[in-house]
Amino acid sequence: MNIGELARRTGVSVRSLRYYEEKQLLTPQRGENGYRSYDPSAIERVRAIQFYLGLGLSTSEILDVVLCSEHDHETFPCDGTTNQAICPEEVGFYQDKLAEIEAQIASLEKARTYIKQRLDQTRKVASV
Amino acid sequence: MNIGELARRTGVSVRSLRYYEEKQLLTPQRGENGYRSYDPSAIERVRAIQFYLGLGLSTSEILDVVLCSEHDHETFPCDGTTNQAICPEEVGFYQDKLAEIEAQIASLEKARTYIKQRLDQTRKVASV
DNA sequence: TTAACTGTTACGCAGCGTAAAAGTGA
DNA sequence: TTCACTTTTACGCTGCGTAACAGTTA
Repeated sequence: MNIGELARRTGVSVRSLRYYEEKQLLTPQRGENGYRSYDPSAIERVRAIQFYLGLGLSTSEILDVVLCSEHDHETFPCDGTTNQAICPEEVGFYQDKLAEIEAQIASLEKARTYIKQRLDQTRKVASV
Repeated sequence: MNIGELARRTGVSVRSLRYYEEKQLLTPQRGENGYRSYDPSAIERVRAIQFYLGLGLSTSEILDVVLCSEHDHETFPCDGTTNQAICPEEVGFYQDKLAEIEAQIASLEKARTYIKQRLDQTRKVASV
């Protein structure tokens, strides 16, 4: 499978796929012509990458923690539908991530409250 | 007031102050030696910039919408403690921002839920 | 030949951190 | 002189978008 087809089948841009490769999240073979050649498993791999990026993990974190082949337990691929245990080394990491996420939520909720207030203020003024 | 003092008094880095100037959010005078010279009002101006950045506005949005001197109404400086009406032109903008923020919150809440589940799974496995 | 795909290289964005090389002021 | 402060210039980071220029393939 060439890069274009993988892009179509995952909905991820060609640019992103090359970027993931640069970050070593994907390691396609190369044909005689130099074209990247992906095997079908790359599809779920890409979906997993997207999923973890959506969780707020950076590419290097995905590489270090999630792909962690050295831990030798099947955490990857993961599309969010199957939940499985995290290896002990990752527990602290996920706890930190959780704290980060909750801090971000708190910050955004403050912003939301403030903007709502201003919009309300504006409505009052407009109706007077 | 030189840039270093403004940095100390606002808690904002010198680099950030220069960046705000590059983005035209600050326009200090220049001394004979070429040093930037800020008047005291710059302090609250910087605080306001930080506040709006915290709301998720970009520097250009802050310049366009918040500083909007062309609207000729006192929206700046604003530190979040004083609520005042938004001019009509800005209402749509803030509504969009609000929608953005709520989408981000929803996304982060999904991430939070997922991570919590995985941590829970791990606890179960560990206790079995 | 042409059109569609692929390759590499590289600049742009946002909000800075950080370092380099050089002038200024007490 | 030295030390702290200032200046400008510029590269790095993150996850790509978007060319540009060139080879490949149907």
